[in-house]
Amino acid sequence: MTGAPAAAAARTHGQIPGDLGWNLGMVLRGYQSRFEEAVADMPEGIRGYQVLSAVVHRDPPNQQALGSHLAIDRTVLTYLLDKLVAARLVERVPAANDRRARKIIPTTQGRRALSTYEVRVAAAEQSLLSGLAQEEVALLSGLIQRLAMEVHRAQPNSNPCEAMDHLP
Amino acid sequence: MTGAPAAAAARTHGQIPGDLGWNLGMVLRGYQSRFEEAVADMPEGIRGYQVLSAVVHRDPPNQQALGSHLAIDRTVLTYLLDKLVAARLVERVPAANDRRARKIIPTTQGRRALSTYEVRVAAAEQSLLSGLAQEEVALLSGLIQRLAMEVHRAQPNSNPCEAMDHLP
DNA sequence: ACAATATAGTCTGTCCAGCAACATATTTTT
DNA sequence: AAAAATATGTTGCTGGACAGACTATATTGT
Repeated sequence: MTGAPAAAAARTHGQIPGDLGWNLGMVLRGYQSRFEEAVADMPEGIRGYQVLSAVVHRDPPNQQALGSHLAIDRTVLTYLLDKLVAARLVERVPAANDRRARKIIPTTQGRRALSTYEVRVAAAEQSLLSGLAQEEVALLSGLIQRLAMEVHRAQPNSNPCEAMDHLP
Repeated sequence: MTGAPAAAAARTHGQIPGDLGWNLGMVLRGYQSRFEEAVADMPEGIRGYQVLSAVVHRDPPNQQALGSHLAIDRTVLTYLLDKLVAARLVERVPAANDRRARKIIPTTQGRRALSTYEVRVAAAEQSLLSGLAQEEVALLSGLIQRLAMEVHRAQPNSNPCEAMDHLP
């Protein structure tokens, strides 16, 4: 009788409150471990790949937009980019219309490396989702993306949405 | 023409490889921020809640099982439990059949506190999922849970599955 | 009984993300 | 022109996570 009077009321559909977080964390952990070994050769691993990918696919106008898109701290992004520049994957060039800012652009080598890694990353993602049927994967991806978009839009800080609403 | 020859092949259904990770991270971040403010009063915040919840709902036989279920390091779990014990939410008692081990049991106060927080956490979860329709929530929860179970089962280390396959 | 093993806890050191404060150069505002 | 704001980079600090070594205790195998 010490049991769960309010706890039972808190359960939505047989789930324990907090299980969603546990599940999310577990999935993310599984994802990250596969991701990590897929991009193990890459400078700075996952972060390095994400930065390079964002630079190529989103073409952010400056470091700030890049950092807030990936939720990476300014100071972290600095040495992250240092490594990528040292590896000749990206370059820092003065921004066209604002000479305070620097635009990060991929080198040819960087584009090539990204293409290679993308194959591996896609394989890693499929490996994670291999237990799901084709239509379930599409469903899950869609729902997660919708949620992610809402969260992203509701973020009080770090929200340069205007810079990333152009899909190729 | 510098574009994406292999990259296009890597895309499964119009997605950029790595986007799943970005989406997952974004969702988890939104979840955590809501979760955090829901259990702000709790000692050690999210971790504290998770430990207490696991203690009550999963009844792990020892600290190791508890720690590996939550993927919390031994050394971290030690001072985490210290705080919860100090707050009179749980107790360390010698395990019944193995007196090396200590079983973590909730106090009456701990059960009461958990019930209170569970209501808030459930509200936080619903807040995150408020943009989705009822059946979409159920669908998403189910898929994520299936994925989480697979990941959990495939974990090389920290896998005392035998200790947590008893659902009340 | 003895040795080997397992659990829990502590301590130490290391690593990295995150934050704040400051410096520099440049833009925008007044 | 002067002042405020912005973008980046640098430095130093802090907190948390994690790994390794070590102790104490208890269990299991021989």
